[in-house]
Amino acid sequence: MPVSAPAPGPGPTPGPASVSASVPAAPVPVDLPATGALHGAVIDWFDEHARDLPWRRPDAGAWSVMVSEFMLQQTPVNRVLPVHAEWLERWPRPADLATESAGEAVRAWGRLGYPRRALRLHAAATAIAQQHGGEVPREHSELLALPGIGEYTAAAVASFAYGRRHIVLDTNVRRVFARLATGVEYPPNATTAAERRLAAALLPDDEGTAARWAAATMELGALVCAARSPRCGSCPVADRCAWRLAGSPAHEGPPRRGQTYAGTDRQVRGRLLAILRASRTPVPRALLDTAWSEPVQRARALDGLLADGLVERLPDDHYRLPA
DNA sequence: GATTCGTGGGA
DNA sequence: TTCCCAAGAAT
Repeated sequence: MPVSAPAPGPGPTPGPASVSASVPAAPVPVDLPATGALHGAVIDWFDEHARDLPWRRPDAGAWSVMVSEFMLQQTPVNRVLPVHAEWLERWPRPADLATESAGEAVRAWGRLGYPRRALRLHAAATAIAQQHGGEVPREHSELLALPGIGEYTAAAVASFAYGRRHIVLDTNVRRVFARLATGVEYPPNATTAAERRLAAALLPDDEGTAARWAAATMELGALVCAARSPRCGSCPVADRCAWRLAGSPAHEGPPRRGQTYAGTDRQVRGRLLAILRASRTPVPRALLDTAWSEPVQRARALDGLLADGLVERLPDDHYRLPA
């Protein structure tokens, strides 16, 4: 039997406030059959098939989890692994990173992409050192107040690092729920109130079980319920998947436009920053000019990096990563 | 709510 | 080769 989506109309309010401050008090599922069996099937699968990732090991602290979550924002696991290991060895605690310059964080970020995340992680570490006694906060609201931490990352750190009960809605979980419960191939482009309601309704009541459920549904989305070619033959809940029971209908609506990259400011920024990462000494403007031939776009990209705080301009028209 | 923000690997 | 997209956040 497929998992039923929340039905409109009156009903009991969803779980305690510990779910998340942003879960709307809204119509609630009247009947969610066999959620206990659902939890068990997914969590049992997770116990057997979960990847052995460094930030999941018993000796991994909250800082390791937090660093991994920053790096995993839009970057695949296999590319994060080596950089995460370097960071944890070099900066075992938030206070260690906080003593470094922001530029060192950007340099050590390497080619993970979206280097503003390095800046924000450095700023978050500084805030933790100065305002949280050097300990990664346990509360969702405190995590959310840190730079670079949004709704998802706050819930992920609280859940994975501290075993707290939160809805953890990343792209994997949203896709799993879209198929399993809603019966469509892909979730909406942006997270909706209906998705939060559904996730809250499916969240196990027990705190420890909820944390396992969050990790398990995410792993299921990453390994089995993949975006392109789902491996339904290996799925522990294929027999109750609404999308599959409906005949796996193709996604309706316009295809989400891919982000063309070649020729964009982002590519130019990437080239400029690669030059700056590679140099320990300030770089003359002439060297940066080799990054891109078109002068207007090149100047715009450099201005953007300066505005973002990823680059500093020195008096003699030299440039470097921020001190 | 729509845009912007990197990079690289797999189908 | 081209296209898709990968544990989002900030504006």
